Amino acid sequence: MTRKEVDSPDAITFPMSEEDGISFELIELLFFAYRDFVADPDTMLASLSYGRAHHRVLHFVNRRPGITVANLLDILAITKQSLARVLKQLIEDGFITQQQGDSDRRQRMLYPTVKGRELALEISKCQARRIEEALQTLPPETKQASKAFLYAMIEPQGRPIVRSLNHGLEALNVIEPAPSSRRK
Amino acid sequence: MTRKEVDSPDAITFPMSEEDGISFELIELLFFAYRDFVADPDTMLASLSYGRAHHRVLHFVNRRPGITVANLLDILAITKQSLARVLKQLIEDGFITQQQGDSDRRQRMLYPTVKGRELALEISKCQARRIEEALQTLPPETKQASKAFLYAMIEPQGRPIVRSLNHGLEALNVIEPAPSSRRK
DNA sequence: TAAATTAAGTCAACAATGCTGACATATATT
DNA sequence: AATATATGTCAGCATTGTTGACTTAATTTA
Repeated sequence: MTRKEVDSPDAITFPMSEEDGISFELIELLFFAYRDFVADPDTMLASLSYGRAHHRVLHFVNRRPGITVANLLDILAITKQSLARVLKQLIEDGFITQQQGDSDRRQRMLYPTVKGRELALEISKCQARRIEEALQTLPPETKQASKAFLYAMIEPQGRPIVRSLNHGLEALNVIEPAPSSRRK
Repeated sequence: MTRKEVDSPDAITFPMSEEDGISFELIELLFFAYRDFVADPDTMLASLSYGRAHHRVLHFVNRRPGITVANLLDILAITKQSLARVLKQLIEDGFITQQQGDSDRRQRMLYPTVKGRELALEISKCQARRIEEALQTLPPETKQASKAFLYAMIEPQGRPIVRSLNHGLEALNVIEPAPSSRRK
C-alpha cells in the first residue's frame, strides 16, 4: 500500500471489449485483411521500385483508358502533386501514355501501354487469387454479401464512381460535378 | 493514316474488365471501403496532430492492456523505430503508461490511461457506427458472412492474433513463437 | 560466476506518399 | 479581350514506413 503500488496512478488493466457495445472484431478484421490484401502488390512492385501509389494509378488507368487527369484525381482523392510524381514515372517508364483530348485539347487522356496492361493484369490476378481462395472455403452467398457490405461502407458520394468502374457508365465526368473542391 | 494517328503506338483503348476473369469489383470495393473507413479516425486525430500510426498503437494497447513492446510489434508488423516514435508521444501526452514487467523486468508493459481509454473508445465508436449503419441496410446474415470473408483474407499466420484479440486468449506470447524475424 | 542473449530505447539517415501554396502555359469560354 | 479551366511544375513540409548500429539493463546459459 506504499507509493510503490501507485506507480501508474491511472493505468487501466481491463481490455476494451465487445461489452462496450462495439464490434471490435469487424474493425480489426478490416485492418488485418486490408493489410494482407495490399501486401502482394507491394511485393511485386518493389522490384520496379514502385509503391502503392503507382499501383493505384496504373490500375485505374487500365480500368478507364482515356481517363483525364482531373477525373483520375477525383477517383484517387489525392492532390495533383501526389499524382504527378508517380504518373511522371509511369509515363517515363512506358507503362502509361498520354494523348491530347479530342474535344478539349487542354486535357491529357491517359492510356495504358501493352506493357502497362500486362503489369496491371498480373497484379490484379494475384489479388483476385487471394480473394477467390478466401471465398472457396466459404458458402457461395458470401461473395455477394461481402460486396454489399463493402459497398455500404463507402461514402454515398463515392458510390457512383465504384459503380461506373464496373458497369461501363461513361458518366465519369458527370459523376460528382466536381465543385472544384479538391484538385489544388 | 499519316504519322499523326500513330502518336501513341501502343495505347490500349479498351478497359480491363471482369471478362479477364478477375473480380475487379471486390478489389475496388476493398480499396474504397477501407479508405473511407480510416478517414473518420484520421479526422478525429488530426486535432491532436496524431496520425494513423498513433491510432493503431492506442487501439491495440486498449485491446490488450499490459501488452509488451515486442508483442505489440508483432501485431502491428512494423519496425521498432516506427513504433517508438509514436509510442513516445502517446506516453508523453498521457494516453499510455508503462510499467516494468513483473516476471521479466526488462519488459515494459503498456497500459492505457483513463484519458487514453476514452479516446480509443470515442474513435472505435465512430468506426462502429459506420459499420452498423452499413449493416442496417442489409440482411442480417451479412455481418457473419463479411466477418468470415475478411478473416479468410488474412494470412494464416496472422489469424491467431486476430482471434486472440476477441476471445481473451492470454496466449499472445505463445502465438507466433517469433523466430526473431522482424523487430530489428 | 562469466559470457551470451534478449527486451527495450536511441541515433542518424533515407524513402514513399500525402500535403500546401504559388505560378506558368495552353486552351476554352464568356 | 478578359476570365476561367486543365495541366504541369517548383519548393517545401509532415507522416510513417524503412535500415543499421549501438547502449543499457536484465535474463539465461555454459
